[in-house]
Amino acid sequence: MIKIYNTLSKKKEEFKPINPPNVNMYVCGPTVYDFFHIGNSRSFIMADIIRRYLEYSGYKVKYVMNITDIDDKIIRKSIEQNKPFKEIADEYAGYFLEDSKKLKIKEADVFPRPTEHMNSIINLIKELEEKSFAYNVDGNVFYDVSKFKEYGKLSGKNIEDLISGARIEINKDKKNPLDFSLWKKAKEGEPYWESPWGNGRPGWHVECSAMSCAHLGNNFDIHAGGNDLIFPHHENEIAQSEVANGEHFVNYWLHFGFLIINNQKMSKSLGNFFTARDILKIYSAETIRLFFAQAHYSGPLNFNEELLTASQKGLEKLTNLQKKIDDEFSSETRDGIMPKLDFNKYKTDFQTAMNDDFNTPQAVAVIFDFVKDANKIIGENTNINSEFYSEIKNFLQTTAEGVLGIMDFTQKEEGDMATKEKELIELLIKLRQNAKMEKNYALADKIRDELKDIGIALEDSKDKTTYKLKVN
RNA sequence: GGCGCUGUGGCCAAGUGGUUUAAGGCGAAGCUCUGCAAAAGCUUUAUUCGUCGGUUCGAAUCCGACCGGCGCCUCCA
Repeated sequence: MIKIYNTLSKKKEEFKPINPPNVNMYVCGPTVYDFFHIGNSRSFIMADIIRRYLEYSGYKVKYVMNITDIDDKIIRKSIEQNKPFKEIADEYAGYFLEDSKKLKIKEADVFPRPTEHMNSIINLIKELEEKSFAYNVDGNVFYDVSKFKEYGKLSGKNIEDLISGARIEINKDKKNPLDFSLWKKAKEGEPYWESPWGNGRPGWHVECSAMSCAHLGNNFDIHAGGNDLIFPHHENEIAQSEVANGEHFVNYWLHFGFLIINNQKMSKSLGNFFTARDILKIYSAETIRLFFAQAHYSGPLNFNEELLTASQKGLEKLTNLQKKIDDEFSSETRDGIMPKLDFNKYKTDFQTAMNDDFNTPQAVAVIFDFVKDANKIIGENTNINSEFYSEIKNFLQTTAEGVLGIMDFTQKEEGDMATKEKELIELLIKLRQNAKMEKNYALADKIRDELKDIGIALEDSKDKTTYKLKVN
């Protein structure tokens, strides 16, 4: 039984899908005017892990992530660069998909874009207008927040407090400062779409309402996004969708915590961010994913390179065991003893952890415990049969690789080194072996040192010498 | 000002009433292996959970006060 902390109720609730085994899930995606940063990728990765775990648990997930391809920032960039907005949006949407793939994030079933959903959006606004929840001021259409009695139910705010807090810019067209745009009248030179209110484009919140319902229905299971979207974005989505459709909108709201740098939220406006693209040049997807999985998705998380390096070091424990497994399978199947290891216990522990509001740090701990115990057994026994290794591989493939995405059994250590280079290294290793046998340690050490200088680290073990490519 | 989150070992971070005198990772120390080294593996590493009170047979976990950090209330994952 999976439990999920629901922002709406502020409680952990048992997860009951509307139409099992189907689960409909919507995650707020990027606005494509720039590269996304590593903080954004935390949300995308944690949402991906949640999706994978639901699938692991037997659910059939329909996963939808919007790509916002029209907004103020895209327009601003298109003016700056003197390119059509569509070109900017397509360019960065492309980067987004590329980087997501590099982060081993499973593709969404649908990536809806507002510019392709204008009819749904306009119909939704019309519905709100007919129900008198929207008003038109000279081609700008606003949502009348005072009409929606439940406004604030997600964020725990109430309208009076919000008004008295009033950091909101005064807009003379609005009846109430909290009212928000549904349809924005096009200014001179801006891209526009035709509508009953004249030429313009949709407001930000309305697109998510329209697109999520278009693909997942008026009432669906899970809606996730960053903490900063709770208010006003998700609050407004509820106000729009529930009024327009007359149905309860989303059953479970999940929100992701921020990355903290030097005690501050990582954000575009503060400029204290690293793009996912740049981080990926230094750290593997597995390292980044492990780093995120080591903290619960909902809380804030400190970020700096030392911490990523710590995760990278930790990951080596997993890849070392993986290497042992790969070596085992590269030779013939072997008979031998089948040591005792309670695979089911680890599996159960993993599930228990993940069932509890996707407690990935606990799940990671189970993986590390498992690896430690497996290593111990491998170290203590010489004649282990192949089946044992296959069980180990199977466990890690379903959990560490399949759910968390912190291992990759399809990846080989040598990377894309040419065959000739590999043979050359093997040759040097052989020469060094000979030197060692002749006790010419000076030569043996020289070979090792010089290879190290060019980034190839030799490691002697009992019966053979292996090598590793060192990044730095 | 309103709402919300948060304070656990040198660092990161789970745990939210007894099975925990607190998981896991990094770091550190020791050991094994080794010509040496590296790598790897193993072992050890918090009587203590921001402070002070209270509730309880029992609290990191519940309550109160206080101190500190962060976020949202404006675009933001």
